[in-house]
Amino acid sequence: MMQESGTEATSNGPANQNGAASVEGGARDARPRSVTTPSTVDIAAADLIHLQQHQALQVARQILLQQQQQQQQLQPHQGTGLKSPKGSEKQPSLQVPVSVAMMTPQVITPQRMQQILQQQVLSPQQLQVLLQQQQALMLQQQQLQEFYKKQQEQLHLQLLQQQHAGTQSKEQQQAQRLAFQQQLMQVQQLQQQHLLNLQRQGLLTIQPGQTTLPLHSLTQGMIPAELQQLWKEVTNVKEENSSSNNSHRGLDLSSPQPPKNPLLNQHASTNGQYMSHSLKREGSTVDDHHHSHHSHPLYGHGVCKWPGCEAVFEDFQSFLKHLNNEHALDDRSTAQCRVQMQVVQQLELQLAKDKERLQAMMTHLHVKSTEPKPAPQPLNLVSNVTLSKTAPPEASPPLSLPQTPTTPTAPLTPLSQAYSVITPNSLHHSVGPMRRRYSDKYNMPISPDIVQNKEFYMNAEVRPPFTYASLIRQAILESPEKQLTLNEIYNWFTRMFAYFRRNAATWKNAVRHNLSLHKCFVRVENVKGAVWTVDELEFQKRRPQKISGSPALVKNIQTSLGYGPALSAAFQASMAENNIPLYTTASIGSPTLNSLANAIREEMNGAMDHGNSNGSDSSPGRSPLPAMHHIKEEPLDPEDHEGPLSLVMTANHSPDFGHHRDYDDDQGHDDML
DNA sequence: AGAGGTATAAACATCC
DNA sequence: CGGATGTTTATACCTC
Repeated sequence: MMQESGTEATSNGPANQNGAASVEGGARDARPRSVTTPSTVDIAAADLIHLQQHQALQVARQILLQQQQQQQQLQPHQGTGLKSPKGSEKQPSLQVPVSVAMMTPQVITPQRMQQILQQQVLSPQQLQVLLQQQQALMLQQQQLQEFYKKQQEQLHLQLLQQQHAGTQSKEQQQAQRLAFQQQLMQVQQLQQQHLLNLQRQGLLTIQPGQTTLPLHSLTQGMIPAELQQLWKEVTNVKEENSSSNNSHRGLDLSSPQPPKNPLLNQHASTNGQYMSHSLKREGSTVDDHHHSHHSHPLYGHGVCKWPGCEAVFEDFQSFLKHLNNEHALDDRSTAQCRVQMQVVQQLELQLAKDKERLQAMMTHLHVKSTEPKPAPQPLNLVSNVTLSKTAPPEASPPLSLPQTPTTPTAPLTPLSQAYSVITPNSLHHSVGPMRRRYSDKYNMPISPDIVQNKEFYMNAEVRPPFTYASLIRQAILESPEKQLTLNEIYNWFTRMFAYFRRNAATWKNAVRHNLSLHKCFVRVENVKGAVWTVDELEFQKRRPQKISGSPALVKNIQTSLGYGPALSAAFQASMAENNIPLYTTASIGSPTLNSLANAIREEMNGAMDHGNSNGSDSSPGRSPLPAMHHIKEEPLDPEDHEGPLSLVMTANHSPDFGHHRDYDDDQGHDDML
């Protein structure tokens, strides 16, 4: 408890070193969970829309950039102090922030938003500019909405075509699909970010306490229609605002919004009636009589959710009064509203960019598919190669690349899942020690994954999705003599993972703890002291049955392996191109092809398979990372490589890993991602 | 709800 | 004494 509370409290700064990173985008937490179903589209139209969007957004962008800069300035830079070996001394500042960052992906915290708002209010010039943009934005949003829809459809078509296309080789098809999938995911991600943002600002009803769930739901079930609805709502809000109709609930999303998807109202189900909210409200100012739970978008958990306002109210009526009195249509409210629009706009910009990219990709592929991205099989091979290259001299043996011998079944992670997973981590680069959800847990095959994504982990401060036990084992097995001193293990961690170059006190303590706790680690007295070795039998003993037993588990494992990093890498890359500083560039480094491939393959599987519903990772709070927990098993057969992945998996894995599955459990988990 | 796991923290014990 | 190592205990969260 203590730790947690502490960590959360400091949520503000993301990783120390990345002061800038924090700015990133708060959006990242959103994880797109569901893959929407696409249909058809025409590129030409889309292009036109793009141009229009760009023009409209140009001005806005500048403002946004300014905001970002301001935000960055505001953010505390905490130096990373790796040092402090002593647990007692650990610097709270360090750890806390980090952990927080991990947990709260969102870049823009309410507080930050407040700051921004305040700043905005004070700056008349900006307000003017914003006003001018308002109109353009409205149009733009509508266009975007349409465009998005079309894009989705188009993507879908493309995918379908590829699947059935007999002309292309399988590899090519797979590669293309992967690329598309990736792009699709990015687009979805953006959407989610947008939604999340809205939610944060209180534009969408979601109660704070339930944030996590709602988010999921949001992302999950989203379908074009729903998205449209959301967009409309947003648009309406703006319109109302601009028109300055009625003072009081200018921001109210009054547009009719039926409970439609579970996603929007997850809590609708819980609470009861979300739907009633807007319409009713509109009709009668105070008619909450019937619903005890006020479902006002700006009211949640007894707190006013107006940006910058956290007033608490006993009842809904009080809130309404407050809303009318404090947030009437005055300059301040208008300014705040505009700021909000800016936020939305920024997200839209990102979305637009990714959409363009997607289009370019599709266009290109349509014409000719030259170099397929990472071919499925190659992935593993490549990874291996990489390993050998980069790997330290000592490394070597079969161990290094253990793969799941078991079924190569393609991982079925739905896109959404993959996404979710990825986003948080990669984007966040939050490094602190945190406890994430180990969603899938069985990460047994760590080794392969580790190896494959070695470069990525070496450069990116992304927490590796493996348990300490797994990592320790890997370190020891990679050594020439299969034994290492504690210090050597530490060195391996820092050498292999950028993530472990920070918060040494925390993870070193964890390493020691794991060495002592797990029977599989045996301490041997040596000439020069004591060294640690691995008892494979013990290691494998852990929970053998699990994995081997259910195919689902196996799948999970596989999925868990690759994607986190990969996706993140891909994602980061895409984000990097955008102006928006989403992550700390430094950390990102260059993900290896492998990682990308992995990620992609994961994505593909998920997408292709069909996103499963699951979704709710529910990170209760802390972990942004979703869990990919359940990847449901799919009907896919390993052999079936419908998805590129399956091929890959099979190819590689077979060799080393028999054991993995078994033992991994213990490691099981990935802590993170 | 409970069991089995893992991550984090932290208190202690030992040894150098 | 202080730091590095190891052990243990406690707590929180996850997944099944």
